[in-house]
Amino acid sequence: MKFNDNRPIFKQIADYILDNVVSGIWQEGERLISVRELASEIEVNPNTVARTYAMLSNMGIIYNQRGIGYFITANAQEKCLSQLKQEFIENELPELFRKMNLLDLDLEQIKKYYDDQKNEEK
Amino acid sequence: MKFNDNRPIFKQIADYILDNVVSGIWQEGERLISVRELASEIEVNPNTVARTYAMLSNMGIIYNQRGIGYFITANAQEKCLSQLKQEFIENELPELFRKMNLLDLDLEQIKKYYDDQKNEEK
Amino acid sequence: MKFNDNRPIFKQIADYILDNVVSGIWQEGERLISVRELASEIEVNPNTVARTYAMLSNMGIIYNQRGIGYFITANAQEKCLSQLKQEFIENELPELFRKMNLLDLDLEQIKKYYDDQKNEEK
Amino acid sequence: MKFNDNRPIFKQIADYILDNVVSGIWQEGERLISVRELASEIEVNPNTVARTYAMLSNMGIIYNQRGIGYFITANAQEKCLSQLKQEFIENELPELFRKMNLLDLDLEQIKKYYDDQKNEEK
DNA sequence: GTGGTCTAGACCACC
DNA sequence: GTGGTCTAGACCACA
Repeated sequence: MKFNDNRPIFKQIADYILDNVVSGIWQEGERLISVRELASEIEVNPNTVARTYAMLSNMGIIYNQRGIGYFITANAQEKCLSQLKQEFIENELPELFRKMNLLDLDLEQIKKYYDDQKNEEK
Repeated sequence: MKFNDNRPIFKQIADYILDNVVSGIWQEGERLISVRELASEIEVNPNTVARTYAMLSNMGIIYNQRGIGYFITANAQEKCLSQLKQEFIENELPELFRKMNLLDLDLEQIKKYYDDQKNEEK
Repeated sequence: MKFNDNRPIFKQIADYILDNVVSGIWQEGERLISVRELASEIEVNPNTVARTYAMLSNMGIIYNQRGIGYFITANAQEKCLSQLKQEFIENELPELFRKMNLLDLDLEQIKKYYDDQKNEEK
Repeated sequence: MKFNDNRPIFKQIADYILDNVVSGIWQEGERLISVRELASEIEVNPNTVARTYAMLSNMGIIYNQRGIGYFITANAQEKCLSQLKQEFIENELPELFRKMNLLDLDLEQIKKYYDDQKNEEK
């Protein structure tokens, strides 16, 4: 796991977890690896991981069983998806459209780039 | 001008200026209003405006004539446009597609939101 | 038995036992089921149950006969009741009143919620 | 400010702030003293205060103006009140009733204690 | 000056 | 073993 960009590490960790939940790789009821383990694995301070877990717990994506660890909540996938979707639509799309407008790009061109990328993936 | 979102204020000011340059509203050679004037107008710390001007100056969009003020450089519009476009395509589009994929959104849906927003603006 | 809330599990178990003692369901001299049995029954670590028993033992509510098991002490009911009552009046009531005051609630409203709950239980 | 009980310090600080907001002593728009100031005043690590502020910000009771400080949000009082009330009714009242039932106390007796306390305050 | 993030290391309650 | 809290001290971006 690399921390390239300038976003906070604890959020990047959260995104990694959310990705796995949304894509269904991690199922509800599964136990996350412990704070300390993950911390040493990705070479980060345990406090940072703890912060990530606390945040996700707050969001209702994971929950804590005392003395045992964190687990993925029931319906985490849907909760996650709808939450991220809403956030995407409210925050990122307007910015995207503003920029497209400014740069005189339209959806046709975007689509072209999109298809190009899809083909590359194949 | 409101500074609601969590982006740095100086960047929001820069975006406002860039918008005007890219869209051709402000032409090359035009003088920008002074740091202090703009600062008091939008109720912001002058340091913040100064930072914006410094950044744009660094980008080659505006230049400073000591004791007189800031002016829009020659070819500012094209410079600006090509710079922003390249950055947009290289950095933002891949991230956009990744997220669309994750959230199971396609361009049709994006287009719908786009049109909705356009209608709201009318 | 569910351990949803954030109170320590061993205290929740203790509450369950205290309830039975105070209400007279469990009489003095009766034997409690063994640590291991209870643990496997409520799906909890045996250490946790052991801790509960140790605490109750400390409180003088139950006592241990080595090799045989835990038993409810003589006068457990009264001891328990007076102890809990005193603690309740001294520690919890003032806090309750402070909070009612702050939240602008009076006993009438409390009573309403109380009755509502009673009805739900029926 | 004293930190008597065993609840986390950052929550006790939050309660202190919430009390002031709910009771209307602190009005919307008012600026909270800075993290560092409050920390040194109550002799606590700045991180702890920061955590409190972050939590309240998350709850929508206060908000942050970049580089300036934290301010009380509009409608903080109502938001606060309804939030605390709901929490009180859902979490604390059932526990209260359970205990009253167990200890064979009724609202009449509670009322007596309540009135006693009220008289003492006079 | 403001808050935000991160590290290192400690201590605690709980299971 | 688990996570939760706190301290001390550092560095950063921002106004």
